[in-house]
Amino acid sequence: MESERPLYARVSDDLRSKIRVGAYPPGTRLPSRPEIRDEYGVSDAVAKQAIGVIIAEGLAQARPGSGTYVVERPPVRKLVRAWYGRRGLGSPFRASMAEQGHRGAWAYESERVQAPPDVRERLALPEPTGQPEVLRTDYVFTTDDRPSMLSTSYEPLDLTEGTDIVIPEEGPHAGRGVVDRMATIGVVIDRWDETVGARAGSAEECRLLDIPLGSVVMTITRTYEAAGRTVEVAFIVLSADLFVLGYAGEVPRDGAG
Amino acid sequence: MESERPLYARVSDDLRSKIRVGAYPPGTRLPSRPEIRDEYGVSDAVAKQAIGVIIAEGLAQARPGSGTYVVERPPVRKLVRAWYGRRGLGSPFRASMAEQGHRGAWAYESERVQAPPDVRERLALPEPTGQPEVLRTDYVFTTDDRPSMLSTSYEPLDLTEGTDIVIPEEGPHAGRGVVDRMATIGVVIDRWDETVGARAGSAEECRLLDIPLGSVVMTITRTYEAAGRTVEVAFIVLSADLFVLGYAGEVPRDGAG
DNA sequence: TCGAATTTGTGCGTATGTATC
DNA sequence: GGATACATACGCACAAATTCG
Repeated sequence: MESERPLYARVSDDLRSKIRVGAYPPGTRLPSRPEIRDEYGVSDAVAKQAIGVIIAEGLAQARPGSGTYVVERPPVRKLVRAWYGRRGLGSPFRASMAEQGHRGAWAYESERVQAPPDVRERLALPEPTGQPEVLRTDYVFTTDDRPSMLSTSYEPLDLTEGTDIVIPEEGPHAGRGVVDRMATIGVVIDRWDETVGARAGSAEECRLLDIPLGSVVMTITRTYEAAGRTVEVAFIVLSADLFVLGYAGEVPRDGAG
Repeated sequence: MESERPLYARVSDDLRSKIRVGAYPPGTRLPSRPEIRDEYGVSDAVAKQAIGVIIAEGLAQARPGSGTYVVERPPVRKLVRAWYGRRGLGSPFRASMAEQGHRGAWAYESERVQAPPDVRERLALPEPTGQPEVLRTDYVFTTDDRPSMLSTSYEPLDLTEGTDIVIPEEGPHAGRGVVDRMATIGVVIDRWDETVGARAGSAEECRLLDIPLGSVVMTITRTYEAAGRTVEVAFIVLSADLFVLGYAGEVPRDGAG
């Protein structure tokens, strides 16, 4: 004997499939709780629970006093993070956006600070001295005037202090990306490393990104190396609804490595 | 007047903070619904809703007849997807797991099928003939005996039919990864491409991965190319709680590209 | 501008089924 | 078998937000 699927699940299954096939297109209102009660012949609690499942799956959003609406999914944009034989890592966001015909812009705030422990470790900084050792820059990137990506970057001041690139977004080389900027002071970045994760966004992140509470975000921890030394760390957060990340490369020949 | 936080939310807030500070360590049982009723002086419905919030956040899991238990968070594992100057792409899962001292295993099921539209496009297949054109293989990978990753791969039969690698996990080259297997029939894979996204897992995915409903998953769409032709497509799903993905490479010299 | 109707959010009480211990 | 605990389900009530005449 197969166990019967719960009543609320059968209702939510029906709603879900109707959304998928387009019977309830994006932006339209789902049946209200009383309507579901009548249409399916179920109790108010079951109607509520069924809608709750749909909302939890991110297929719809409730607007108190108005109704529950099928979400309008903005088209996903591909953010190319790495590809072979081509120079683009210096500012992937700006390059990718421009390539896809979107207006990319950003706001920033730079500050000299002491490095938090995880940054200290990655940048291989010596024991804390009480003095600021890194320049932290917080970015909010926008695409077509909507916030799309957060980034916090750290650069060691012993490399950049006193040069005209110490503040990434000021001076003659503003907006050119880490790789190009560092090159102007003789620091040749030759390796990159990105660690990609995903989780539910924090309240603060969802607010800054202007996405619903609990939305899924992707996180990227990026480091740049020059001659074996890590010269930049960045913590990047972006909405998983708006972006996918692209990585590509060559498969090494058999003997290599 | 600030609006009062809902009753159930105050209860779930309290439970959450107690979990975070270690008052309820991983593996311990949370108070039962009747206990919550008494301790907080709320109704059964509120107790149930509060626990539901905690479960939905993935902090606890319910075991009917026994109780609701704080989840034991396994440490996050890094899945290295690409790194420079080293051969590892053939079977990233198996290589990564072995390197970190975990037991990796997998179950599979292969079937000759007609290609779905998105696969047809990526593999550049001609118009459908009604005959099976691709071999689909569904994998469930396990790490230390727990399911950790799902993968569905498609390989065009016109390349592999009649060879001893037509079924990836059978024959003399079983378990050796796409790159190595294809090499034995003269197909030299020279490029890879991965598109990474994230979202809430579907009910089916969460069931197969044995993670709470609504857990965040990462998705990877991977393609392998040999001499300009895409010879494999794989759709990979893994729990974002269990894994991060690692990509690394060289920054091209200035003139390149 | 106001108020009535609608809709979601929250909350209470109760009952039955089923899994665990 | 009995006690406990969660899952499902019904019915009801009121508050808050929205909509619309």
